[in-house]
Amino acid sequence: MKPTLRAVAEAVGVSRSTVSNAYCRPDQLSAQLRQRILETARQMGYAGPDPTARSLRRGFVGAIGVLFTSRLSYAFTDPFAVRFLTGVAEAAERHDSNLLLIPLPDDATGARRAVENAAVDGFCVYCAGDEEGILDTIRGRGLPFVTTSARPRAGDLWVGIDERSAARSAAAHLTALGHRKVALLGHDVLPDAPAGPLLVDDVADVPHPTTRDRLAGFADAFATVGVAWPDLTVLTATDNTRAAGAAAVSELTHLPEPPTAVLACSDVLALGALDVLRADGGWGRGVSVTGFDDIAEATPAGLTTISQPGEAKGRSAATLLLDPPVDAAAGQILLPTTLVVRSSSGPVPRS
Amino acid sequence: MKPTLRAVAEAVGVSRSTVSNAYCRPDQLSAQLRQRILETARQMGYAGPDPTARSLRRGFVGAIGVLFTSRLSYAFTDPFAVRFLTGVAEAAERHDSNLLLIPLPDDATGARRAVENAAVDGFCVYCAGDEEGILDTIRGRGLPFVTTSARPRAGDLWVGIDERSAARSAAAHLTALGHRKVALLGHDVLPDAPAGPLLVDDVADVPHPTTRDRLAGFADAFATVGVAWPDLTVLTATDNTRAAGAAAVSELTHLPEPPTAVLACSDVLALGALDVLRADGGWGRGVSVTGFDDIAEATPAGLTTISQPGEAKGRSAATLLLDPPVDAAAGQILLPTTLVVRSSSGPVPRS
DNA sequence: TTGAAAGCGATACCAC
DNA sequence: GTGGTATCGCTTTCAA
Repeated sequence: MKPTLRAVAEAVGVSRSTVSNAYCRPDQLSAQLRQRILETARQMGYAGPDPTARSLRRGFVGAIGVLFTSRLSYAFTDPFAVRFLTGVAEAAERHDSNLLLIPLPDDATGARRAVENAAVDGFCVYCAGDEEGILDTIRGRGLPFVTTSARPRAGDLWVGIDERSAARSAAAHLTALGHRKVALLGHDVLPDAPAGPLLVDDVADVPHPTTRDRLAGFADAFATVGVAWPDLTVLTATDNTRAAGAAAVSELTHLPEPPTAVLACSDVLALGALDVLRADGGWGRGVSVTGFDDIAEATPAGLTTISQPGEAKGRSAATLLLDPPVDAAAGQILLPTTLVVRSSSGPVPRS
Repeated sequence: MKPTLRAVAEAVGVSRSTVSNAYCRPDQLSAQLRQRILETARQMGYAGPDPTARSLRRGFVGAIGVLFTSRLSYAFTDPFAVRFLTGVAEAAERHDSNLLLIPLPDDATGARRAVENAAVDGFCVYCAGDEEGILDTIRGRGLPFVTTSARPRAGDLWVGIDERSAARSAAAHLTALGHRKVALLGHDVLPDAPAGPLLVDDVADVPHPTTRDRLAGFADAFATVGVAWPDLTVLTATDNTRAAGAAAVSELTHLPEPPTAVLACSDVLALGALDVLRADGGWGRGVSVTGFDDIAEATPAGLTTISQPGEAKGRSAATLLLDPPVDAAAGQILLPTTLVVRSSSGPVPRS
């Protein structure tokens, strides 16, 4: 049985408060008595106040929760998520806060339970599927939170980018190069759809908010050159992974009239697309590809993409949470993005 | 003020136990009463039992802590650490446990406090500097832990590789290719040393256990061809980062008789070395480089390296912690490594 | 300076 | 099936 603070108090012959003070309020007792207490505690094998009990009493935990959709192990698979996490970690450290990584089960009930059971002081919601349901659960707990993906309600803490206009700029780059017949590639485009080409009547039908915004941005640019939504091929990948991107794009070869460019909703998917297209000696070679995020691998791969500040996003999110601005307007941070043109995009090949 | 379980009990007109049962022991009351309780709770805005209070009472938290040396944000910078973490996350998920990431401050006192204040059920110690001090603190708390780097005490949970013989195999590969004058590259080789060539009298002086073992393994192989320890150039990098590796290696150019090969203690450092050497048109081109870990970037870079199963390491570590084997012998898992030869290593250039 | 007492919010055993 | 009661381990006024 581990000794408790109480046991130490009895051993030394002082009250519990005094022992407590010895640990967290050294100025409340004589250095001498404090020494005696600490010494006895050590001899008894008392490791200091129990963190859980302390949290209960003090009313805060000293940790913030980062909520991830789908399996947590995926989080580390996506380099952009890792960058985001790096930023969060950095800010958390500065505020002496730990990071609790919380994977959200796919089912709504499981997700709610995960949120309800997490011992944290606040949540950082990274790309949640059922964002609204989750936010409601968090609100129910009365804890602060910051979101990154969905459009926030007024008053909510938020940090993000203008997904739609960023996507638009990537697409505009391609329309300027003459591309008209293109494929859009995202994951979770429609629930339960098999990988490959998809019929999507309306962008608004796409449930995942980030994917929806990016697809809408792509469509915006093509609309201005007369290519309307239904004429765009939409590909869906089963996951946001390189392999899934490759798998989805390989379906294109079956098409009678393959596109001249692929616009992906993430770099990971785009790199998967490049894997397939570059392996294809003929047709694939000429196809332009654009990504989104500008992860480290994008540079050596020569991937044209949208660059967004991943670490800063994470850092801002955690800072917002741990050190909330008094001014509500300062609670929503819009980060800049830039189009980075590399070798993966070029003019439509003459054939 | 958030409503408590007690308030709900009063509102419904039942005892606290009954409300508690409604949440965690549905079979202990009529479905009807349970419904009534849950409904009232929802109306009152009660989000369910407080996780902290529950943990205190139940005696366990539902989270394991992963301890990292130095700044937590570094953890995500090292691809091998990310792989390890992925494995840990995977196993934790399977056991319905969350992951608390804990950065260890550099000072011993801060590190101890971090360990003492973490609300977790056990620790996974990833590459700690003052490993022994930290393990003692953990033992003081009476919590289980698993280590990955240092040689474990009998009875301790451990998962790792044979660092020394793995390093030996990389070095043997180079001696077979005729290399005799080489540089060893590690980080934290000697405390407070500036980046660059270093005088190390004895491998045993290197404080960081993993670095020490790997350097010793390198030395082993060279000893068998008559190159004794003091004739090996030892380079130290300030961090385990690509940039630091590059910085350390660039010091080599100043040497009167530059080495024909660089043996790095990690892939990250090795890639940094390659950055410098490949940029150098003349001498650098012919220098062989080997790494350690076999991270994803090693493949495209053509880096010869030691491959170790990162995800499996993490997975085993977490599993050991969450589902301890009854048999003590099963508590120490030795993982296999292999030498992967790629283009970064070759015969000594004739000059 | 020190100590007594009142919780923090919940759970679990054991009678009823 | 339901409720009383003790307790988890600590912090924090407030009075002595």
